[in-house]
Amino acid sequence: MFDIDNYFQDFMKNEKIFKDRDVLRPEFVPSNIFIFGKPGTGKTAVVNHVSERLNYQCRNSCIQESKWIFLNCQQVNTEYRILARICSELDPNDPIPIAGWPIDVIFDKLIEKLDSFVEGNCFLILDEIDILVKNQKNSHNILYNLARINSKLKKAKVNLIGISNVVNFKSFLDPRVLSSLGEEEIIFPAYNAMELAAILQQRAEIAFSLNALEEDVIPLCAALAAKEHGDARKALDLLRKAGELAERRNLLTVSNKQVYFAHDDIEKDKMQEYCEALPLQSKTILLSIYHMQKYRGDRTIITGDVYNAYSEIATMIPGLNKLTQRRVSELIRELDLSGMVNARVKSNGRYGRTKFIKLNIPLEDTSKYLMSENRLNEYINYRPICVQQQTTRLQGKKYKQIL
DNA sequence: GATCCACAGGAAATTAAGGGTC
DNA sequence: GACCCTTAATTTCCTGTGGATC
Repeated sequence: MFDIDNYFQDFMKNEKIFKDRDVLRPEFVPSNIFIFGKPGTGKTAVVNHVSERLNYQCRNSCIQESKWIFLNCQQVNTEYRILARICSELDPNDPIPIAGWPIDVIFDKLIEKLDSFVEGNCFLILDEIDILVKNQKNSHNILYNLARINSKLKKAKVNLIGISNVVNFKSFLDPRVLSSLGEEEIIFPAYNAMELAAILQQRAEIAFSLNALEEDVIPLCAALAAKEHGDARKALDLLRKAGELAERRNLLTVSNKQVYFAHDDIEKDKMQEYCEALPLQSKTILLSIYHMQKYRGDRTIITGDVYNAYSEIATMIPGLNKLTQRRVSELIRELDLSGMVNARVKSNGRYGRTKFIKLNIPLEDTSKYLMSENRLNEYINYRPICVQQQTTRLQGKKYKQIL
């Protein structure tokens, strides 16, 4: 098995092929790395572990420790915030305000702080870097500038480590960024059932009492997780949830039955959690789809129908501005991506091209989730006027009902 | 084959909010 | 206080789509 501590020690002892490999690079930069892999395959955990062990070995060998800065691009997701956060991590006594400064001023400040506070290498870990690239038009600027920042530094050296859940993430990158950033790449494959079982076994020995798990519980959790996603975090969640269910029912052992119950519960919990966290506008759109499906049964629901119902309800809710159809269409797409609704674009000939929408979760569950929003409570049983019409469109011309 | 419908969805513009400098 | 910065949400404008109908 690979031992990271031995690797570092051997590396320090052995005769080296390179005297100074940096000389062969433009601007003498250390390698930047991309790490790819599906969620829960241990990418972030490995980087954390390597950072700890590397600094431990540096301390033992009396070598200057490296500075490691971890940023999750889901939370720190703009050019300004990334630069500001790095500056604040380097010098907590002189934080950059959360807004107000021009980008170039913060970038100059960052260079100054890197040279003042970092003696050797500084590793910048951009976790979920794909989110930054997808959401920010000018994300290429910051990646390009960070990748080439070494040319402006006098003392410090910056190494970028990008971590992404999207394997084809590089295809979204500007070629200039790619050539500066994508020097080395490591791919983490999804765990298979045997690997997941080994991880679960290791954790279960610590988490559960002796003989608390029936023999086939861990293989079943591992098999379900491997079949669906290969995500170790989710496999551990499944095992924990199964244990909690057994505990709640005062059982002495966890059996397969609890694993299957836990599996169903996790799916429901996920939907409920997502629904409760939605902004009021999205909840109102979901409520409109709920009404259309409840009162129209199997008849097709299209964007125009949902917008009519939404418009009716939105004007009744105090403090809620009515959005445009363009925005509502976008929010329907987000609900589709979340799995709460199914919205497929289809052409209906001379009746136009639109989204055909239906709820992906049972009506009673949708109603339960929406009831948690006080401002929508009184509209759960409301019947929008537009659902009583036999025409698809109410505004402008009328057309026959799409079947 | 041309026309038509009801949007889809990309891109740019606008607005509001939070903060800075001078 | 005027003016500058950024971000996020939303609107406006526009072109594209694709299959039924003419």
